[in-house]
Amino acid sequence: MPGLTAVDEDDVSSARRDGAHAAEGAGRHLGGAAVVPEATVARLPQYLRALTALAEAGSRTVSSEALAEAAGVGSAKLRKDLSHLGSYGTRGVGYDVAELQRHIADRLGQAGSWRVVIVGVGNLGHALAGYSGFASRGFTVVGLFDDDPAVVGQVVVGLRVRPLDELAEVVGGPGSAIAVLAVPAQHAQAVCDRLVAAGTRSVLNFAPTVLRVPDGVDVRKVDLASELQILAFHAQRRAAPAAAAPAPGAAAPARGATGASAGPLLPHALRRVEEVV
Amino acid sequence: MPGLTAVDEDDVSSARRDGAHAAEGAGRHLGGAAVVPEATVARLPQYLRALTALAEAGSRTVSSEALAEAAGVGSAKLRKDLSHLGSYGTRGVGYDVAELQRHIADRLGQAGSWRVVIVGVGNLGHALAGYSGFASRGFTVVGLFDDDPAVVGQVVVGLRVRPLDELAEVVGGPGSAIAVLAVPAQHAQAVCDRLVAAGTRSVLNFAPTVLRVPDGVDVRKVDLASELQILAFHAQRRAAPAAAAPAPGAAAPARGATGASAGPLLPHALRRVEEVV
DNA sequence: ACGACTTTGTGCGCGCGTTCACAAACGCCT
DNA sequence: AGGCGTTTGTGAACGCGCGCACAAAGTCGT
Repeated sequence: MPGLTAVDEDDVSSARRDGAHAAEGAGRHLGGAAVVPEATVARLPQYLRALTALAEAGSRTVSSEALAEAAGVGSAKLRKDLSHLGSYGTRGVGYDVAELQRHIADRLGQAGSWRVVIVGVGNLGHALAGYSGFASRGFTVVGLFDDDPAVVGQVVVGLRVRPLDELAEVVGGPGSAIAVLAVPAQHAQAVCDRLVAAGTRSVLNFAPTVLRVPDGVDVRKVDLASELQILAFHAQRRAAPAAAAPAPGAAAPARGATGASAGPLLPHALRRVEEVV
Repeated sequence: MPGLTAVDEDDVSSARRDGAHAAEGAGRHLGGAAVVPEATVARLPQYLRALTALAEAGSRTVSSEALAEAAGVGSAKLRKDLSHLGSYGTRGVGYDVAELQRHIADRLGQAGSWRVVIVGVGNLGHALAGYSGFASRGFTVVGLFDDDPAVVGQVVVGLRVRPLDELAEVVGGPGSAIAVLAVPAQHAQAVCDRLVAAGTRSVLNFAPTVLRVPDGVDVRKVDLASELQILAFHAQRRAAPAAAAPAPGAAAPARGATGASAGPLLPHALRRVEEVV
């Protein structure tokens, strides 16, 4: 496995990888498809992406070997994953690209475009609002929210930034939207509470904090700094095979003869500390 | 476990959850601390954050129970994790906050500030460059790179955006920097190859693509759209307990009587498709 | 100084996920 | 039509990580 990429690790996890999903009901097997392991669910998006690429390339069918190669996993793992969704392959031939693509997309709820609200519009939230990858995967940003008077009312990607009081108008109702949390860590829990109170059942949290939510609410965490720290751990491990705690690898000297960037690094004054996430 | 947050997922990945770390040498146990499980490594940043918060709150010592509560994990898991780093606790008392904080920080290489380069400065890359969470965790952005003539030369957070040709000047050398990949998916592999050629050993990839790297290079992936898709999977599962594939929950109608945002949703024209990541 | 209480560190069992290996199923060629 | 090669689907073994429960170890009170 060395030398290859993988899902979060997360692992994910890692991460995965360490999902906290409610593990709902037991394991009925009605219809044919039943409980899908969390680890498998985490890989479905990758399979779907690989299938989309194959479809655009003109492939009609794929073998598990080829699809696994494209998705960066082992073929056995892929077959077992797909077997949890049902038997959509033909022995001796492989999988029908379009059919499998449709089935996975259905499972991921990509059929009906999901509504997404972004809470916290500053730096990261702003970037996420303009992220084209969301729209191309069936997600529609229908609301931007923030309580900072400096950004409320501002139009970002065609949407007016609204105060958090108006959350219920968009989030509430039957088809509750998925919420993306991109607020400072200190306010993350409070804002999350308001989201849940407004009816949100799915939250993607970018704030480096542990969120407490009632049962039935699904939270996934994306921690940018942690990812870097995990990389740093392995990098340090590579650099220091023997000694206890020497120089990690980039102490103070040798910052490269760049020239232009030799000036002030990271002028913090531009943004208040911990402003966004 | 329902109703609680978790890593990554890690996930979890990761996630993972599902790290692709080279698993290097076997498991020597020199000095006292040996091989640290990947799942444990993924949690160290969370522990460190909790410890920092406790230190600022004035706590001198913490019990595993209290620290676990703050980090959102079980106390037994936390104790076992810490035991992999060595015995830094006192029975009957708990852990010395400052001491444990220092030890974990050392393990994560936070002692010497790590150099980070961001490749791909548009939308997301721009936001990451200004992300204050990096600096506060010991990471210093020392270079911004892009090959788009429209952004090269531009000054973003005090750093001039430079062409990819100058990568080796910053990345190369002994203390190789960590690279953050925020380029369009089509170019991710090519840019990654150039990074590796320049000496990069650690890459944080935001592009939704499988990266092939030689052994010894560590890659972690952050896939924003996938996270949303995983949430969508569970949300759909909640909404459709019986039927095969009905309406996921937000088909076409009822988009909420927002008013201001009823206009054009996500004006793609603002940015070319798949522009950033 | 000694006993009782508190908390760490860990040995053990369990369940999930991954991998191997193979039988069943399908197309194709003769 | 029938055999042959190919590929899926899955049973079983393996390994990792998690949680329980307890002994070791230290502190505090008397």
